[in-house]
Amino acid sequence: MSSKNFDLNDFGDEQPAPAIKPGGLAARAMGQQAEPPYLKGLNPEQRAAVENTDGPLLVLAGAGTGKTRVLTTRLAHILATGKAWPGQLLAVTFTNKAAREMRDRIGALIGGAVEGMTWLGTFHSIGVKILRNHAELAGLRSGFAILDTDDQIRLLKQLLEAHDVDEKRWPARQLASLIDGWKNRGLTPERVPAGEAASFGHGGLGGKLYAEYQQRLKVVNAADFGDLLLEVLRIFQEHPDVLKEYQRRFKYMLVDEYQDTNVAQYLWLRLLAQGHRNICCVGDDDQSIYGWRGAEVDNILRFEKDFPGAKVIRLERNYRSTPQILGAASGLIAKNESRLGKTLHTNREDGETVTVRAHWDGDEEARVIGEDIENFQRKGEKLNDMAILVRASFQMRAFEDRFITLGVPYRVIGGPRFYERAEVRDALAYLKIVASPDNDLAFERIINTPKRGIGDTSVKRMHAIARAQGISLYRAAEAMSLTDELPAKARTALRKLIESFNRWRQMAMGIPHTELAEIVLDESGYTEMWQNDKSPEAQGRLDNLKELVRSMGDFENLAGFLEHIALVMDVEQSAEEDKVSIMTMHGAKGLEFGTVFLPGWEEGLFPSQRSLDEKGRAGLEEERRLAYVGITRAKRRATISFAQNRRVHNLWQNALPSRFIDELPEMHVEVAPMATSYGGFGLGTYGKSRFDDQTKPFGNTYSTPGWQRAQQRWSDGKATRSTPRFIEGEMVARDTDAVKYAKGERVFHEKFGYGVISAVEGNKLTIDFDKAGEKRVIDSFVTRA
DNA sequence: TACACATCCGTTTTT
DNA sequence: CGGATGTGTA
Repeated sequence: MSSKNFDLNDFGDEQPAPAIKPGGLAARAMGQQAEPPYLKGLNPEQRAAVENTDGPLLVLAGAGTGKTRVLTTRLAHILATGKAWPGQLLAVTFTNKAAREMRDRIGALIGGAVEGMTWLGTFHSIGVKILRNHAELAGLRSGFAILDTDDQIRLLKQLLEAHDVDEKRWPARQLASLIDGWKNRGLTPERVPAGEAASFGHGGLGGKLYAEYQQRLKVVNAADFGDLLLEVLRIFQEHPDVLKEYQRRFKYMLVDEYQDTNVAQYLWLRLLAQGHRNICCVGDDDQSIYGWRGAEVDNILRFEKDFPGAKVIRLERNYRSTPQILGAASGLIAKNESRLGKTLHTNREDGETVTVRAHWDGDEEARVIGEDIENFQRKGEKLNDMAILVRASFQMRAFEDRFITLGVPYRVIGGPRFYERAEVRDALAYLKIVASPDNDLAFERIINTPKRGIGDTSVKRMHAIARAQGISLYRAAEAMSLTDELPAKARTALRKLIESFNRWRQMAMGIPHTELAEIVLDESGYTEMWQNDKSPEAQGRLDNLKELVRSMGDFENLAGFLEHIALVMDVEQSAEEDKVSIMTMHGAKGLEFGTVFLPGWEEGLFPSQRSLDEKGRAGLEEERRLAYVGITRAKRRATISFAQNRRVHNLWQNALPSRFIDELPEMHVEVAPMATSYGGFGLGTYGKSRFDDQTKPFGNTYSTPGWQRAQQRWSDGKATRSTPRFIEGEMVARDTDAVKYAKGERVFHEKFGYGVISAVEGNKLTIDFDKAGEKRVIDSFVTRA
């Protein structure tokens, strides 16, 4: 334990802590009257959740009820009253982002003492920490590698190949999710029910492959994400002495997003909580939206049975949304049967009703939302405070396209993640081998990247040697680079590679790790490979490599950096510029925006057909919770919309409005007329129509001749896109002093790649892209090629 | 080995 | 349609 803990123990006597009045703390600890300042402003329920520190406690925190505040204040309170030192608190979150936020906020409350909170983190980061301390009990050595999903799949592919399993019929991905599922449920290979073990490949290999996979992991000294929980759980179960040690250590436990815990996590917590029994779980059964990846809502529904004598506190005062938004969301979620039941209320009285809007098709939906956004922006609202929340990521494109045309800055949250990009993973593989040569998966990844003439056959031979002699692939390669088992070309290349690694490893001692990274990327020919690549992404990849090296600078050494990225696959996005957010409803959990758009509420899309097919009523309820999460993200304004026609896989489909729309309580909802129908438009929510000069020759019923004609044409698949003419005068003037482009110039666009300008109108360019075809974009989105 | 062509498939996602 | 992945050919 660090000396920080002792500092904290002292505080209250003489050393003032930054945010908390030491006198108050001391007084509190001694049971006197003075009120610690951090309790100010909490409502009675919140306060109870903070002050009920001992014994099991479940806090049911509805959306927008100040959950994070309660969580952080509670931890601060435990520390401030001297009940525990920072190192004796276990605080678990699901995401790194949540962990970071909690750490920051506690830091703001109690100052430097957070430094001592070594056990605040995600389930996985805490799992690694424990597993590194007891690796040998799990058949690993302490420097074990952590595999990400990609590595996992590659390992499984090798196994499948060895068993002659047809990867077409039985994809490695599917096996991976099967195994993940078992791990989520806390099942080691021996414990997988026989019926399920027989569920994969010819002759029911599932269980067998799982067992072999686990063995392989030990051989290559690696753990996958599931193991970070499962192996720790196994250690706890099989080594009571170790379990006791942690039970003693963790005097107070706090779990965020309890509704998202899976069985393994639940068992893990329950074992630990048998020590001091001071476990506080915070969650909201109505926001459980991760059932499809193993979360068990049951954990939260069963809490009082699992922890006899548990207190339950409900936080039902909402500080986020208007009564209308809250009413709409509550009315909807009330249709769910399996829930603990909460009634959110607010003291606010102002607010617009939730708008429901019908659109002719998806393009119109995107167009109208784009216009709304421009209008709000003109009124002075920040784009950062607006979001479009979709059910599935393919829906994002329509909005991106539209915003590119309009020149509305946007950010997509949940795209391909930084550390998952191929070039970043390649670069990391090089560095990992410098740090630990025996990382077979990393070595295999780059042995022929860039191409150096070491083909599959050579690699297979190395594998054979490695296996036969029980050594790592790298060692086998090292040996073979000196014999004549390989063709001359491959052997020379291999020798050169091995020599390079030896050289780099020598250097690693003497130079900063960022410099080492640059040298490795340079000398390995990896950077050059991308420099010679002429695809539109190449430049971006080179930029990513630069960014990677830069981000390494934030860490003291290579090992620290590698450990960090193994667990944190994402890199934080800057929120500096003012941009509209486009993300999935899943990705939006825990966030809030002034204005929220919820497009695509159509049967089959939302609720998603697949959810319904696979999970039936439970699936529907989870979708409904997702809808609830979506609506409750909004502070002041929520607009739900659906399109009557949608192009799915390039086929036009006639869509029905989502059943969730019917379930919204009428009193909180206003149905806006179709923007394109005759009459009545413009009276919806915000002022005058912007579409006077373009209407469609049919109303919003399903039976007009126009509708039927249009439908007929669309089903024939030769419909013209219903994109309206752009209304010049309404364009927001932007980038007036931007660089001017001329017809015929070759330009680069970060989304569409390279293209040639075919027309210029003011700041709007029409560009014929090599890959993406013809698009209209604003010139500021483009650079000269 | 590299590129062209074919084929398949189309939720949600964290660690 | 479009991307990801795989097969086939030069």
